[in-house]
Order: sequence, then structure tokens, then C-alpha cells
Amino acid sequence: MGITKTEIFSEKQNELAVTFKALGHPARIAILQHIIKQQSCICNDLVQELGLAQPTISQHLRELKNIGIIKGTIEGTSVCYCIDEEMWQSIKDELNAFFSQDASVCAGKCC
Amino acid sequence: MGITKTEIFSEKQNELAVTFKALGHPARIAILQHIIKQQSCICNDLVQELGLAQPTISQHLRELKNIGIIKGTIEGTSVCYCIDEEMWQSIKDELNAFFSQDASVCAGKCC
DNA sequence: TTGTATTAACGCATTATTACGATGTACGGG
DNA sequence: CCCGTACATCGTAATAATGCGTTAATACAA
Repeated sequence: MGITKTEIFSEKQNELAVTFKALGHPARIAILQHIIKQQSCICNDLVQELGLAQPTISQHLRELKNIGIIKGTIEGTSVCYCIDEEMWQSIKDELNAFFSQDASVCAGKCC
Repeated sequence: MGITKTEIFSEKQNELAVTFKALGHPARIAILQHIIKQQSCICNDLVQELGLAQPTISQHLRELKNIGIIKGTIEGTSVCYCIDEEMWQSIKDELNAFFSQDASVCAGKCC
């Protein structure tokens, strides 16, 4: 997208944006939901479940791993992915904090 | 970003992803925080505050308007942007619902 | 009417993202 | 050891996003 000027924003703002961006793709939402639904670490029947090619899934998994929300452990010939519970909670808290800012003060004053 | 295959995902998943993606840029995070901090609808001293050119800010504002999280009303020669409180709450609830999925069942089983 | 200020729209160059085929690596079965 | 399975990585085409210069469009002031 052309280069993003991260240097003019605060570390917090960039962090938040990176997290949001990582979640900003339906395939990655689907992957997370699927991993949770299966209740156990799922390898790549994700390729079977979602209609995407294996390299594409692998790429999305890597992006999710980048923000730490999932982790993968080698399980023989396949790889086992699961939610990093600690990180999941941490991200949940962070987003919650963001949305807990009082957005009501403006309302009614003008718009 | 290359085409995203939205047709193979559910409407909910696509909606969530679009919301996350819209928030996935530090400038847009900064804009929201600034609007909230000022407690009143701020026009484009955003251009002064953030170090980005006016057309760039305008573009980010449009993307935020696209997901409905802010609204803009004409105020004489300038435009007044503020949080759409209802939408803000709605998005907050939606993200909360997503993160309220029980992610703990997997943990301990394997990874 | 003629500026002036504030935004939006358009278009361009640059960089990122998505998706996938081809290729490489690692493991286990035979 | 060889082969098939399961993934990751590389390379590439297509497309989307950033950022900004330039150009309208609109409202207000003089």
C-alpha cells in the first residue's frame, strides 16, 4: 500500500494497528474460529475446510503467528496450531481498553 | 492486496475482517483517539496534529466513515467529524463477542 | 463578484497484500 | 534407502492500499 509512515505515530498506535491489520482478513478470522471450534490443535485440514491453496493458508498462519495469537508445534510430519491463550487474552484486553475510551462526550454537542 | 476471495467466507467473517482492516492503520487509530480526546467534533486540525498531508487524512477519514464508526457534518466552511456512538458500541460488542469465544479448551492438550 | 479557507476527488508513483504454482525440507513407512 | 505426506519458502501475477500533488467544489468574508 505504498509505505506507511509508522515513524510519526506512537508505539502503541502502531502496535494496535498491526494487531487489527493481522485480524483484517476473512481467512484469518476463519482460521481462528476453526481452531477454537475444534477444541484441539488443528493442523492443515484447514486447507480442506477453507477453499484456499496450501501455500495461502500457510502464509495466513504465519501472519497470525507473527502477532503471537497462535503458536505451532511440530507433531510428527504435521504441525499443530493452537491459540496462545495468554496472547489471546492480552489482545482481547488491549482492544477492550481501546474501545473503553469514552466516545460519548462528543455526541450531542454538534453532530 | 491482490484480490481477496470473500465469496468463500461467511458474511460475518467478512464483516469482521472489514472492520478489523479499517482499524488496521496507525493513522486511523490516531484519528479516532484524537477525535475522542478533543471531546468535541474536530475538523481538520488533524492535518496539523498528524504529520500527514490533507488528502491523505481525508482518505483515512473516508475509510472510517465507510465502516460507520465516524460521521461528518458540514459546519460552515469546514467539516465536523465525530464518533458515531451507536456504531462505536456496536463494533465494540461485536469484537467482544469474537474474543469471548473460549480459547482455553485447546491449551494443555498438545501445545 | 472576488478572494480565501476548507475539503473532497482524481490521478500518479510506490509499496503491500493475496493467491497460487513450483520447489525445497523434514518426517515416517515400507 | 526411496517414496509419499505435510508444510514452508520462493517467485510471480494481479490487485489493493499509502501518500501526495493537483484540481475541483463549497461556504464564507470583504
